[in-house]
Amino acid sequence: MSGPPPRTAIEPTRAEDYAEWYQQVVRQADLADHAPVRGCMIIKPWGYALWENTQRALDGMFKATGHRNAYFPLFIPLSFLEKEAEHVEGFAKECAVVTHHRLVAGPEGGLVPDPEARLAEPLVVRPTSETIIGAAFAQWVQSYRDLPLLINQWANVVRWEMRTRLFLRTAEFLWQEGHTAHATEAEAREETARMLDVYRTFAEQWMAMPVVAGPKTDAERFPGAVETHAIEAMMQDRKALQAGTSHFLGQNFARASGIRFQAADGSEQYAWTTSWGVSTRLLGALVMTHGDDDGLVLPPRLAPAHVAVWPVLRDDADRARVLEAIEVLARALRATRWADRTLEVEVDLRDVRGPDKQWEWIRKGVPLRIEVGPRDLQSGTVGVARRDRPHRERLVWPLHEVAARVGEVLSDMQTQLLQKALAFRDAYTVALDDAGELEAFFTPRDAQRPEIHGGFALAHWCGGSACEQRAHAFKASIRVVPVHGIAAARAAERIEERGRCVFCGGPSPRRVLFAKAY
RNA sequence: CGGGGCGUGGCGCAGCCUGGUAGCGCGCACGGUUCGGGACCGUGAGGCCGGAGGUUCGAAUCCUCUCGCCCCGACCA
Repeated sequence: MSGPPPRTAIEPTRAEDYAEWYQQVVRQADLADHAPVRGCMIIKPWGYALWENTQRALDGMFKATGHRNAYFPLFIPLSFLEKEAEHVEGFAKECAVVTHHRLVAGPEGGLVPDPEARLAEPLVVRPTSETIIGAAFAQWVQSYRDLPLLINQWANVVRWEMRTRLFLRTAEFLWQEGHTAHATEAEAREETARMLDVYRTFAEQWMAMPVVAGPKTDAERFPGAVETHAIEAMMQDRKALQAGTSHFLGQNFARASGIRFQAADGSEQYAWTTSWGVSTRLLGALVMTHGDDDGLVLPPRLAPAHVAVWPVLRDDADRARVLEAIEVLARALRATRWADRTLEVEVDLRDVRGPDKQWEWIRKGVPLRIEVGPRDLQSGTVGVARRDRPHRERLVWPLHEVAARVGEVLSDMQTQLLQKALAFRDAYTVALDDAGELEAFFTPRDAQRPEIHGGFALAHWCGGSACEQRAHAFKASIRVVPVHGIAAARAAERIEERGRCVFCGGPSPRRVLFAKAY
């Protein structure tokens, strides 16, 4: 056992340079490109198909929980944003603002905004829509009989971020934002929890991505919210990624927007509202949860195509027979249902060498690869390659049984990916009992070129913001006060035990989750 | 927004210090040999050297400004 390490399709590898590996996977899997505009991206068909599948799954879950889609304007009057004090403060620093409605020839050529066409009130390109949807809700809601109001919109938003990364943090991104109004606090809190649970289910069942779900600390709250809940996932560099949020907004936005209703007893009351969202950031999470040194690895339920098939053609004599066999195979696969959908098949007939096709589909993460050549027709069998197995490994199946067998394998892959990600997270989740241990856990050996280190640390915290801040010294923060999803970790049983704050020694009712975060 | 790095054919890079109008590998096109495999040989296409000013007889190379990307930090629903 010696010699050079096997060549990988992605260079550098995760261990060599995780950040660069991520960039390379996004590009080589053909998910997205940088756009000519700073911080913006072009989502390419393979990446956009992932988003469409995400939308389809989530949209179904939103509908199933009683929500309806609507669409609100991209532009928000500046005065709307000013209505909720904390909200303004949270978003003012990163707003794109529209001030003119016409261009004219400039003094030195080109076009400039026409000074005569300045808007009376500047419009903000929505960073989120609480305020403008709140204004609509105020009109829609009169009586308790109008509640609950359960609305979702699929939209783009703009946040002028200082530092951007494809999918993870872009200036413009795609998302869904749910906005609901309720007659009682309890109902709104229930909604907040319900939608967080929808996100958790989606992450686990569709993305095969284990998440920890629970409330954020005050410091990490959405501007204007009473309480923010989130799902957090561990990426392969062991950092936490916030993958979805659900906010209990109390009556803050109802007061700001005047969402009032007459209750059954005749009294006038402010509604209780919530908002919740996930974005194209999920695709970044997908890359960093399952990707390997050969590129993307897609969970079958979200994959734009479940199977890639291509012919091995040696001479013209075989050609017609092989292509015919592929045609038959593809037809059978496309008639097969799996996970509530018919299978998507990419038949790759491009005039490209077999190995090149193979590696392209590996990089793109397609779950199953099948090559069909003359020899297969002779034997009546084909080799089926799983993306989650070494690239030379093959399942050998009778050709006519492929369609009948793929479902089982796809289901197995879906399960295995979740199990593998869960095992990874558990392996790097620890319970720690003093500040020194915590700091050591989050400190790389090589400060110059930090290796992959750290993970999730469950530690006691008194609840004070000063102590919370102490973790910032070694770049960790409290991600979530765990409620759900960490049950499998060896350290899990220690979450609910009482203890002493690792920083000040004050009493702590339970452990919280510390991690470095995206 | 502060510190650092980088922008040269589709991708990865060399050339820049010591100015003289562009080179390598991969990819691409064509021909041939191979052929269940990340092949090989030959021929060829493709670059206003991120952009704008400036210095100079002459700028990818020097100076100024600007745009973008990456890393670290601050910030981040």
